[in-house]
Amino acid sequence: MSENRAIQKMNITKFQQDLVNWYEAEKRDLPWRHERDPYKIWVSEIMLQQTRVDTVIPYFNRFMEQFPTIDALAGADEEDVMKAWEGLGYYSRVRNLQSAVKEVAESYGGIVPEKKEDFLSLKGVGPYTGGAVLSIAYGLPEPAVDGNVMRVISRLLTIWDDIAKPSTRKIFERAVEELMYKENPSSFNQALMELGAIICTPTSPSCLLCPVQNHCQAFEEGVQRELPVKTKKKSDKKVHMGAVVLTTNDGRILIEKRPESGLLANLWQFPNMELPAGTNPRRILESFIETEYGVKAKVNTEKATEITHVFSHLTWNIDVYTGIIEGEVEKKRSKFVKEEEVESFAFSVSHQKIWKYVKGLG
DNA sequence: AACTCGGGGGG
DNA sequence: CCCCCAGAGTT
Repeated sequence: MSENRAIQKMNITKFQQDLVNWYEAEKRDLPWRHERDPYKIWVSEIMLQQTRVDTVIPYFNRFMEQFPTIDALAGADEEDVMKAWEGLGYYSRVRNLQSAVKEVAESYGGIVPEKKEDFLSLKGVGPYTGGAVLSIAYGLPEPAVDGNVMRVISRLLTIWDDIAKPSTRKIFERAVEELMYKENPSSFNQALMELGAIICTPTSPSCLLCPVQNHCQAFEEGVQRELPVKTKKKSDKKVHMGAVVLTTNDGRILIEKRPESGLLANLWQFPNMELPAGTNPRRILESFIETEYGVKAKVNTEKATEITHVFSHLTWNIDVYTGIIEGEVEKKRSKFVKEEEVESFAFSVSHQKIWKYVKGLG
């Protein structure tokens, strides 16, 4: 094993000291670093999944004001929780989090379980989040391997395995276990991530400023820019969508709630559908409304605007229309709301864009 | 192992 | 334009 050879020639104690001393001196002042409450550490780690620190900070602060304890989140209205997560993406994270927090309240006496097997059994808690919370909140020597850590360790030990493959994470977990600073696992894990975020960055690492340059095999060989190895995923799909903002004659707006599973689950939106190629958008939207809601609608001839929204795995091109609906028949997952009420519901960003545009027309 | 699931910031 | 970010669940 090449990584073992690289570890063998390392002075692990010196590496730990150089890394943790740098971290303690240079670490960023982040809201969750003021907290010891395992619940708050946990929330921060869920928010930080696939999401940058700068994006998370305002969401974390608002979330902690609104749901400061496990009991507060466990007892909260799901609509309020979704609204607090609006715009942060990967919405299953917050539904799983609330579900897991309820489980902690009911089965663990409101105490975040310290036993690895118990904590990892909770919804939304995977290998990374499990290790992160157990090490940061409870000081346990568990690896917390995220994208930063794989990049840092791949360079430190010149590991050439493809980090895009799920099975590769275990290689890095074993390496981190060998390198673990058992006197302070919290600082050690956070230091690896901090180094990846600040110094050991993806395209142009600042090796000349790196506190562990002397320990880095990639720097010694001059191959730091070739690591980590990561195969790129295939290109995404493009979907042509039509959406319509329908107003009743007394000025109320039709909104609907998305299905409980799948893309943007449980978020609110304006009526919309995929437009098959070569169809007339307003005709198809009118018949869609009539079959879906049992009420006739008149969709304006002119397209109001077009909106492009890029997801990680597909792109929506949305033709946006406005129109009039002749009646208010509410179904299970739809509502007619006043204009000033629209923004109190949690919408996907694409439909926030739609509303912002249409509101500006009036 | 491959696919799904959001959104935004930086080079 | 591209990449990728304090990843997890499902199939």
